[in-house]
Amino acid sequence: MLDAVRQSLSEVIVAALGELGVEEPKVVLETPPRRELGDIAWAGALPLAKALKRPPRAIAEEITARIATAVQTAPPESPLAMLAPETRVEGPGFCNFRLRRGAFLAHALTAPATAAAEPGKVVVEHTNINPNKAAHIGHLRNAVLGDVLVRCLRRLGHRTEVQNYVDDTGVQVADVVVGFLFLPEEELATVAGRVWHEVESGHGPLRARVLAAFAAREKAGTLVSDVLGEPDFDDLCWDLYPRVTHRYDVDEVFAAHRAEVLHAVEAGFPPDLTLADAVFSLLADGDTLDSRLSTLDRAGGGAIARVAAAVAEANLRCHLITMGRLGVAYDLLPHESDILGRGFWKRAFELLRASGAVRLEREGKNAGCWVMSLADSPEFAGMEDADKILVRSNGIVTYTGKDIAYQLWKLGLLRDPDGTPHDFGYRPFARFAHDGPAAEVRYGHGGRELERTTSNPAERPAGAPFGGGARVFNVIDVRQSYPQKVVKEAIRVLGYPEAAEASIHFAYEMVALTPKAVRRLESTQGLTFGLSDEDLRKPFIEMSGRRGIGVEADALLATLVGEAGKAIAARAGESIDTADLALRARAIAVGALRYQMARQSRTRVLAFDFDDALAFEGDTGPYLQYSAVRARKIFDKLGEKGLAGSVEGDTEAVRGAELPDGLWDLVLGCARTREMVAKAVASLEFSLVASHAHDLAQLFHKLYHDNPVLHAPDEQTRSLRRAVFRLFAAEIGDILESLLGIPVPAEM
RNA sequence: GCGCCGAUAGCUCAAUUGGAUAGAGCACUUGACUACGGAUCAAGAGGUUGGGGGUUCGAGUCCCUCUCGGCGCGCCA
Repeated sequence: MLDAVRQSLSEVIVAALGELGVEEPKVVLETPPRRELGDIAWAGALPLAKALKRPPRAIAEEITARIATAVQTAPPESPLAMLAPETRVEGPGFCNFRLRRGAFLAHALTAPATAAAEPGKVVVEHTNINPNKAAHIGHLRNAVLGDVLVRCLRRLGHRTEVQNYVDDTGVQVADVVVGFLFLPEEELATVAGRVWHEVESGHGPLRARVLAAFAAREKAGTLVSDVLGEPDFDDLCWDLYPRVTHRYDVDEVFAAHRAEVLHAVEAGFPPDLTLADAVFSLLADGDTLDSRLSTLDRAGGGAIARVAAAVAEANLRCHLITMGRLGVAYDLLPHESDILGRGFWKRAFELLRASGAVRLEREGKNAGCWVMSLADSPEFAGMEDADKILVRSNGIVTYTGKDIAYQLWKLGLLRDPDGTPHDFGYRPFARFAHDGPAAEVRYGHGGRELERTTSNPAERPAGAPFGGGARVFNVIDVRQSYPQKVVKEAIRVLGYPEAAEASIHFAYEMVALTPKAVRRLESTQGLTFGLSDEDLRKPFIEMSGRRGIGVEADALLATLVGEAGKAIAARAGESIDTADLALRARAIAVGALRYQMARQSRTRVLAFDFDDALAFEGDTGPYLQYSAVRARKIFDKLGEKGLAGSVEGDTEAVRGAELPDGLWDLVLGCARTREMVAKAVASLEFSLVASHAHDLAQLFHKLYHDNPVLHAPDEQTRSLRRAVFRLFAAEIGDILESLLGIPVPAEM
């Protein structure tokens, strides 16, 4: 309704300005800084003063007079009828308008939350965690921002598809495979034994025990645990990976395995090869693994690639569970192996060559490479070397090259010569349940299906086609800006300037650790990261998977759940049901975490600190959740006393009433949600939605103390307060659960 | 060197994209539950928006410049 009033009002102002001789007037309506000034403001008279050669106040007076007439003569069904007849000119020439409070509230109580469907699909790619170790808090920022973007887009009526890209054939997965196959087996067994206890009690050589446990658990489906705090495969890799990279630095022979494994991974494996068979072939004949590996590899058995696929899939499933705990769901898992296997790059390369966007360098430092020239683009002006290599001199495509192919597909522009879309095959990856907008996403059962890509286009389950977005958002941290620009430029030079503009890099700053947080990690985990005094004097310290410096997402969530549980128990006093407590603790932990990620501007480095993250009071998720719980409690109590009233009754009671300023502030605030969501999407600043929610909660908490409903002095006052809080309860619940993904617990 | 980002209260962050008196939280001081639940509220104190120029009716916001900090600028992904 607020939007409709503003729309009508701006039309009237446009018409009035036209009569004053202003050509193509642009009217921007604002909200006055203080409520006593009014509800809607127009500051446009000020900049017109010079052009019209009149004092701004005189212009404003004339405009308001015309508006007053329009309001008075507006038919009752017109949005203009929501405006109060008096308008004021204040300050140097601000026009301030007021709404008819009772009528506006009555309308807000009964208006359905409609969102007209917008044309064109939007594709959002986020999360994209390398499937070689557990998710850390930096990935949480990515997933939460991406997820909130998706929720806001859907609220605005956009059909939105969520993709989580899986780099399953890269060096980082290969590094973990190197760890399993070549790390000294005592070290490997120590790491693996912490998670796979059967390794400690088994028989035979240690490496064989570890690999056997891997295969047995993969077959049994026990690599991944959905119990928070129980270590599983991604935790094992979190330990293993830094040991591998460290060993690369000190052991040349060991380091040579990296390229061997990567080659083997790229060669792929036969689809019917089981992990157990792969492991068996790697360990067969009692030979030592190291001497057999190159032989096996040359034979093309695919055993190593099979192990890599198992590593990637198990980590991916861990990541899905981690994000599922926060209520983050996906539609599709595009795999890098399928981008290659399905020949995406081959086709994209043909298109790039045909359009002349790439050329083969004959000489110079890039001799033998296929490069894309960026020299003609102003975006890259001033660069010393404005060429980007897409195909290396050894014939292997770079990551950026693959990304161009993938982006073309996302935009629906990757087509075969006959014009048909060059598409993936698809296969179900997991079933999942998502019971409520902020509920935990649970895998393994449920009514929804998550798909993954395959290399076989004949595999095609029923359902909506993927890709082909009219707009594509890539949620990737700001350090990837340069390759993202290259991808965008490639789309442009291929002859799709509109699609290039519709390719949006949602860049956000990285998550780092405060030195205090790093020291706490070292002391609680008994580790030493070997940071210098100089490092520890910095404002923040970058996380590093290679060095093992980071906070695991699950570990943080587990700590939060534990702290929230303690807080609940302390408040509840006597014993409460443990299942109930777990549910509430989860809601509060997720609320605290998601709000912390959403409330900060995306352009600032998030220096993670445990004390900040574990705060439950003040400007935090739980503060917002408490406001929602409190509001609902009012209606519980009213219900017990038979005073709950009804929407219809309250609507009639408030229609002609005058609301005091405080209550009115809350009503108007609730009405501004859609405006804030639209601004957030336009600027990709979801701190706007977070702070909007905070503003509403704060207003409510203030009003709560002075506006008792149950003990209201009279029936009219009660229905007025009840109506306002009814509106708030619905609004805050919706903002928290549907837009921010923050669950509202039954009790706190 | 070139490019991008940041610098706002002691600390962590906002500021509706150029609007009216720069706001929250934490910490600090004081006060409020026989109450619709105190994860709350009321009050106090805390600011030359990094420095300096400029643009205009108006600048934390735009332009120039300087300082400090961070991140990019791979035949890595």
